[in-house]
Amino acid sequence: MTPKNEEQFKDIRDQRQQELRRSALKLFSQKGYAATKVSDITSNAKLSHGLFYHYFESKEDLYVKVIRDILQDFIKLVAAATERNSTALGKMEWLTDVTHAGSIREGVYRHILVLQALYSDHINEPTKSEIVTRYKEAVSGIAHIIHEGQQEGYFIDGDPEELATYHLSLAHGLLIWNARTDRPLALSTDKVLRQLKVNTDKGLMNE
Amino acid sequence: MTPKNEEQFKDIRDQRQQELRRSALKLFSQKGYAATKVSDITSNAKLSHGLFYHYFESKEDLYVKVIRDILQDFIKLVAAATERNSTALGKMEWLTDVTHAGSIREGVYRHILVLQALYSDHINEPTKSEIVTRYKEAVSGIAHIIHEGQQEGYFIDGDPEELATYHLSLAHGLLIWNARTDRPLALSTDKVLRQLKVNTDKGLMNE
DNA sequence: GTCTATACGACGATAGAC
DNA sequence: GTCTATCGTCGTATAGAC
Repeated sequence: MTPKNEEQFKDIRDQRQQELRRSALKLFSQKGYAATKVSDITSNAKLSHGLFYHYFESKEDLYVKVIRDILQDFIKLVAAATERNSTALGKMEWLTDVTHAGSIREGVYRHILVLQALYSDHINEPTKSEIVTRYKEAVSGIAHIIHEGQQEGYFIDGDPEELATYHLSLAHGLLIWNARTDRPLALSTDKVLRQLKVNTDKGLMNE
Repeated sequence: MTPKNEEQFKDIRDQRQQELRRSALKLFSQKGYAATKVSDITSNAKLSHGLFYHYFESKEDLYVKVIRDILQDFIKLVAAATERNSTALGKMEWLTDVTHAGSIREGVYRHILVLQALYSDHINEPTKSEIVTRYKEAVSGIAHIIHEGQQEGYFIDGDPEELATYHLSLAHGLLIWNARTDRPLALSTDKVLRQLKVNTDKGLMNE
């Protein structure tokens, strides 16, 4: 019971928490909330079933935390793009790149998970509203970059929030479809951003 | 046991089948497969729980049939657009309109349901492949219209299949997002088709 | 902090009466 | 063809030993 030990315990607890969250993110997004058993999560994290409830109140509790994590990460990503030392176009290119980078499927899974959450009946309405609010934060961040780009002359006119929504819709729609087909489209940042740029390259799709 | 009676029985059976399919479509897409109970489906169709198994082998059996129904409907819709007596642009406008028409949420739910099916572990791999194949049929139909539009000079250059995928991704992404937000974007056919048209209206988004 | 064993409820599926 | 009653299983959550 020395301070030293308490600290160690806390470290272990934090580490286990993170492991369970990671496992849950992976499994929820692959199989959906209802189809994922608590024992799936614990076995993936190499813990016993019973121990789960020392770390989370319930399966639903963990679910909501995972959704929040995803959105938090995305908001941070947009913030990182905003703070980059480049033009607005460069920022959008970077953001689009990293969204599609790594294991492509991971991004897809996360996106689907958020959508599922919005339509799930395992989550109460206030929490859903919170999710929508956080998503809108991300949209606003992107809208801000687009606004910059408009002033630089790179991007087409129009309400930045609306353009941001269009951009996200296209990017995510492509992500979802791409992850499923055997021969993915050669998804290029240029093509996704094409809809935003002012017309100088109408033949771009042929590249 | 007269022929007359047999016919009546068949009619009743068909009608119940359809009712159950409709209920299932609604519930699966709103709540997901796992979260939808067989009793939910039957009570929505105003039948008893036990009777369900006179019409379908299992819950999973019905699930696959519902997914097939959705895709079949969509393929028919694309075919109907193709056969319309208008320019390719007119066909795409019509298709986009009807996709977003009616109860908007209905379209969203269907789309999400197909996506969920592709990632579900309640469906075996051959069936998933079949789903992808059917989806590609629809994409090919749209690609055909786009090809027409390119020759008419309405649409930008590029691989039609790829453009069709982009179009669907954007349309569905918007649909999903729009259904959730309280104040939906005034989703206009023009805006969705903007990415396909040759550049003559870069300020369209401001309308 | 970790585990095994178990209580308890929910749901898919079946049986059998009408 | 339709219903109610019931079985069997699975999964969440808890209890209690180490």
